[in-house]
Amino acid sequence: MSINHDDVRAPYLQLADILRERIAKGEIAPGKRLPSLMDMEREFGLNQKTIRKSLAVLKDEGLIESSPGRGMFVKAQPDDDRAEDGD
Amino acid sequence: MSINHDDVRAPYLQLADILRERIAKGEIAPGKRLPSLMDMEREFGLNQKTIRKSLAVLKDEGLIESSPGRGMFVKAQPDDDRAEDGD
DNA sequence: CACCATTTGTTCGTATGTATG
DNA sequence: GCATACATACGAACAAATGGT
Repeated sequence: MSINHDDVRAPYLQLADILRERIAKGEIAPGKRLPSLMDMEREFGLNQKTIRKSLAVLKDEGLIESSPGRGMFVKAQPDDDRAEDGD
Repeated sequence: MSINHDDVRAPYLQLADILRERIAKGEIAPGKRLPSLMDMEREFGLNQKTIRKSLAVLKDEGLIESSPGRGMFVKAQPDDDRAEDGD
């Protein structure tokens, strides 16, 4: 998956989409850390600001949470029916 | 109990949690000495500074007190219901 | 007294990561 | 992309207090 700059959709929305899908698929499981901003800069060829904008969307959706100095983490989803009571 | 570096919670908060629980359970009774910084370094695999930060939290909460050259001690808790005022 | 081992206290630096401009 | 600020974690060194010999 990558960003298409010719797409109608803004890059930050495309990225939000990509990440949302990875989370939905469990590729990044709840409680796990997302790649760092620098990593995503490299991976998607986007500006840090653009990436932060994407993350803001996901944060707003309650999908992820940030832990200053540690990273961005996938929150346990309410409609996630695996391991509700622990692992 | 151990520290999970992939957790959203910062290690120093995890450690503070662990120690708080040990104290609450009476595993480290009031007046007793906590393990030394070096001991905790070994036990939890954390840097001495990180451990100090945890202890600073507990000190701030009034759970423990430090005695330079001697160690860290569990303070008698105000809400400790033994012989508070046994008439 | 001096010496040493142990333990806490303090300060310097380095690296990573988030937040903001 | 960069600069700044802040939070977190690790490393190393030195100081000061304590206790035992």
